[in-house]
Order: sequence, then structure tokens, then C-alpha cells
Amino acid sequence: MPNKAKSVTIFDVAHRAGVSKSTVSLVLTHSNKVADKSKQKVLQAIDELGYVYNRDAAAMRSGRSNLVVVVIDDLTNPLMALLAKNIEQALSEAFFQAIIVSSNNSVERQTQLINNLKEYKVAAFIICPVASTCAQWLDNLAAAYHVISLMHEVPYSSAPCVLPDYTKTSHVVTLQLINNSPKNILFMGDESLSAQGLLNGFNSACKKHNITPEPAITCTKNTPLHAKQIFSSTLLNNPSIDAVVCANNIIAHGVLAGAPHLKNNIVSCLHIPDITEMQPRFTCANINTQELAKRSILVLQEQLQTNTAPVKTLVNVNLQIRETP
Amino acid sequence: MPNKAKSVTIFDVAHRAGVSKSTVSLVLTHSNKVADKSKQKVLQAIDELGYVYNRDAAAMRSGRSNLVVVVIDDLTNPLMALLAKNIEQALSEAFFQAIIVSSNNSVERQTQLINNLKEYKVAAFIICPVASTCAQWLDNLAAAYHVISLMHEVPYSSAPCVLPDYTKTSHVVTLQLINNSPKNILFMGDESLSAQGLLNGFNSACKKHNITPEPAITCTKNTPLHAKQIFSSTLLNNPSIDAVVCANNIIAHGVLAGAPHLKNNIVSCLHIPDITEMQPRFTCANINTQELAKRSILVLQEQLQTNTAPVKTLVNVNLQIRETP
DNA sequence: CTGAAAGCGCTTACAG
DNA sequence: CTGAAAGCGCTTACAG
Repeated sequence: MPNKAKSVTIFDVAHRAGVSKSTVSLVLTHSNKVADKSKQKVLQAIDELGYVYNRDAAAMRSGRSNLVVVVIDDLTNPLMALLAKNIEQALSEAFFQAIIVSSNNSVERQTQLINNLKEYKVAAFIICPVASTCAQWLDNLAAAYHVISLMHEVPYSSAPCVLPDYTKTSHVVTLQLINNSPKNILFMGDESLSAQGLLNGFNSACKKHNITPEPAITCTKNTPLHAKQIFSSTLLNNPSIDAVVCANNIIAHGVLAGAPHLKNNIVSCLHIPDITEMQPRFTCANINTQELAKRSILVLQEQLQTNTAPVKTLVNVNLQIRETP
Repeated sequence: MPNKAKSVTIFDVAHRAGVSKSTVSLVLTHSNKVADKSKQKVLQAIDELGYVYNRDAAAMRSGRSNLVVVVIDDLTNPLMALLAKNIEQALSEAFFQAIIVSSNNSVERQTQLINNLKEYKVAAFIICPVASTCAQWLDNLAAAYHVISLMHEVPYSSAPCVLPDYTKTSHVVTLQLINNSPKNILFMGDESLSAQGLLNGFNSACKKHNITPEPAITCTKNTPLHAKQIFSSTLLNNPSIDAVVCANNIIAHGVLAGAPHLKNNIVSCLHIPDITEMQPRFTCANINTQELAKRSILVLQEQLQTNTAPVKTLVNVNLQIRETP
């Protein structure tokens, strides 16, 4: 039962309203150089005919579009899903239409998606780049399209980016942990583009207290089970570890499962929302996805209006201390 | 730094390849009535010029499109995020481009989104309808566009739908619980469109064993905290309740928190993936999102090719019994 | 198998 | 403030 009578065009509207096509077009583009009386007639005709605006035709003619592609690295990560939702909302308030797609942490899929979407007229790409994104590739894209890198920064790329202050995140979380006077403290990162920032903040916090941390460890898979296995075997080789800073609460849960006796000495940098959790189980830093979304749109609008130099926007995070159970 | 030299068109390609526009168009639309030699010349010219196909122009002229809008009710529900990912993948394999948007469980937002997206040329709408969706509205939409209702069925709507077998889900889960010979069994539903199906399966399982269940309860908010509060007060009024069938594991976690002594008598119908969970904590039924995605695409393709009568597709679920801890 | 021509539904100067 | 005309980049019959 598809598009029947899809043939209502501005010509029909103009005819019915007793004005010219141009006038209808001016009404549709919210121009102010149209008489109020004509405008009312046009709006009424639109209503009576059930006319729907054809944005493809408009975009083709004008060279402009209100479509913004949002490439999420992993929709099944609840933090990224929340971010996607907030971005969509913020775009909508700025009169853009979001197109959300997921690259599933695959650089090939990321490339393919963007190449596919280049074939449609879009105003910009907001990308949460996957780990192995090439800086050259991103810069080439940014040379031809409006691009914003969100949540992660591709090293040595000059594309504008908006992200949480990861270094501060791990710094404050680590300082909080050091209050417990641990002896041997370990950082467990993940494979995301932001792991380095987290490690830096961790190291600087240790240095501040003249602590030499254990050699940092990376979880290749972001699951509690994997984190548990990795941590358990690390603990076997180095039983003196008595405190752990984890990149996120997924990893923290795995570490806790592998070493329940450390439960007061495990903290998490990024808090990923967890549906069955009734209250945060680890001291962590709260990522403000709403603020990230808002900032991205501001940067985007600035880019669209004036071709300004790319900027790096760091969004603040707030320490959230676990209430002792 | 936007679209510069965006002016490469099939005319330029045709010129460079030494053929006509028509020939280039035929190559682009994968027609088989073009000589191999010409095809190679065209492909080479495309490559050399960095030509990118303009699908908006093509869609406008041909009246066809490969864009499929996927309206998710709540992206922050991990089960729906997973479904979105699988739908996108399945669409991609069928040479469609998915556009994912989230209605955030708001019927106004759902309407607004779809009205906005009607202004672009799209091939179909795949909608996970929110609770208060009006059947008349959906039927009107389905009269003008290709529409598939996914995960939820709007009562009395005649739009084709693809969903898990909710009635069977709660039925098998309840039967499993009845094995523990509980005395007073309660159903706790949510406010989704699928709650009725779950309740039916629950009731039929009770009836089969000549059990009269307690009056069912509905959680107005899908959070463990709310479920805990609701259940705790229910238990105060009716302390004899000793078994609970929950609509999903979010609710089940709340119930468990409110009544830890019932831990072996709490089951969950729908399993919503939970990032920090290492293994399922409740006996539940597994929803196969991949199968749901695949089925949706099959129904969609059938609709597009032949305007067949709308069908209702129920996808099977598998009981997953919790291992006793 | 290829070329010339018309047209999809808009916007945009440009005259009136 | 309004109208007639050109054109955005394609596809589609229709002749050759």
C-alpha cells in the first residue's frame, strides 16, 4: 500500500491558494518576504491538500540539508545509547534531523557507512570514532564535509572534537582511591581511543603522591568475564596488588568478581549506566551526556556558519563517591 | 570546510569515459544492458574523478529509495539497542540503508519523527510502537507507506507485525516456576504494549495447574527501584505471596531486592541484556533479536515486491533456566 | 547497446 | 510582494 497520490506538489498548492509557486516556496522556507494574507492562504491549501514537503528536491536545488549523520561506535553500550538519544534530542531542538547508525566497533563498517551516506545530501557527520580510525582518513573526510569527532579523539587528527575530560576523570578517581592508602595500585584500561587519556590522569595522580603504580593492564574485551580472568591471572603473579583503578564499571565488576576482598579498593573511571543496578556500586566519575550533546551541536553550528578553525572541547566530569554499603 | 568541487556529475563521468549520460546511469543502476567495455571505462572514470552517486537525485527521478526508517521506542533499553543493531545489519545485507531514530517512549515524539521523515523519500518505516499508539493512526500511515510494527503489536491495528511469542514466553517461564510448587504466585507486568500477551501466557499456565494467581500488578516505571517499592508494599498487604513472575529482569531485580528470601521463586519473562552481569540471574526466556531482525526484513521485502496482505509473525523464544548458584 | 530529450519537485535570482 | 524561467543531478522511455 505505498505512496498513492504522491503527486501533490507546490504547483498544486499554489494553484489552490491562488498564488505562484515562488510564493509557496517562500512560505515553506520560512521567508519573511511574503504577505501575511498569502501565507495564510498557502498554509490552508497545504492543509486541505495534505501536501508534504519534499526535502530531497529542496536539498538538491538549494545545496543545503538538515540531515546530520551520527555514527555511534557501539549502540549496545548503554552510555553510547544514552549519548545517541541526547544528540538526537539536541539536534532536533536545533532543527536538524538526526540519522543514527552504528559502526559496531569495526573500522571497515565505519568507512563503509560513511561512504554510503555520502551519497545522500547531509549537512554534517558526527562520529564516535572506533579505536583504529586513521587520522589521515578522518582529515580527508573533514576536508570535504563538516565533521565532529565525539567522545573519542583520533590521535594526530585535526578534526574538531568534543569529549569528556578523561585525564581529569581518572585523576580524581585515583586520588579518591589513594585516600584509602593502598600499597600497590593497578590501572586496568580498555582498548578504546580514550584509554591513553585515562592512563595519563592515573599516572599523574600516582606521581603526585609519589606512588609507583604497577604496570598497567589492558582488557581486550569489554566484558566483566574477561576482566575477571585477566585480573585473576595478574593477581596470581603479583599477589601484593591491593587497589585497582578500572576504565569503567564493566571492568570493575569483573575485577570485583575475581577479588571480592578488594571491594573497598576498586574504583571505576567511566560510569556506564546499568539497567538492573539500583545505585552505583563503585566510586566513579559521571559523564554528562547531555552536556556532550549540547556542546557538539554548538560546535557544529559554529562550523556551519563560519568555517572556523577546529577546536577541541573538553567536557567536565563529576566525581561520584560510592556510599559505603 | 564543506563540499568543494561537489560538481562532479554523471555528465562529467560520461564525458571522461567517452559515453553518454544514459550509459553511466545504467552502470550505476547495475543494469545488465551495457557492454562490458563501456562499463569498465565508466568505472574507471568514476574512480579517477572521485565521483559520488547522488541518491537524492536518483530517488527523486525514479520515485524509489533504499532508505528505511527504524523508529526505536527506547534506545537506552539494551534489548532495543541490540535489536536496532541487528536490524541495521540485516537491512544492510539486503542493500537498504537504515536510519535509526528514537521516540523515547513518547507518542508525540513518535508522530513528530515520522511526520518529519515523511518529507524525505523513504522506502519503509519499521516501528517499535510506544504504548499509547493509536491503531487508526498506524493504519492511516500503513495505507500510504510501507510499515512494519516490530516487537509490539498495536491492538486492533491491521499493520503487519513481527514480534516474539510473548504468550509462550510467560507461559513456559511460569510453568518452570510452578515446578517449585509455590503457593501464591503473582505476575508483575510493565506498561508496554506487550504486557497483555505476557499476562495471558501466565494465566494459561496457572490455569493448567489449577492455580488461582494473585491479582496482577503493573510497574508504571521500568526501574528496579520502582519495582522494589511496588512489590514491597504489595507484600505488606499480602505476605503469603511466595513466587513472582516478572515481565523482565529489571523488574525481577527490584523484586529480589525487596524480598531476598524469595530468590529461588522469582523468574523473568524477557531477558534484557545487562552489561555488568556475568551470567543470567533469573530463569527467563531468551529473545532472539537476530531472528526478529531477519524476519522483519523478509516481511518488508515481501511487502515491497508484492502488495500482500499484512501478516503477523511470531518469533519463537527459548527458555533459559538459571543455574542454581 | 547508445544518445537526445523530457521531467522528478523544488529554489533562486531577476523582472515586474 | 509576486510571476516566469532556469536548473539542481539524476532516470526513463524512445529512437537509432
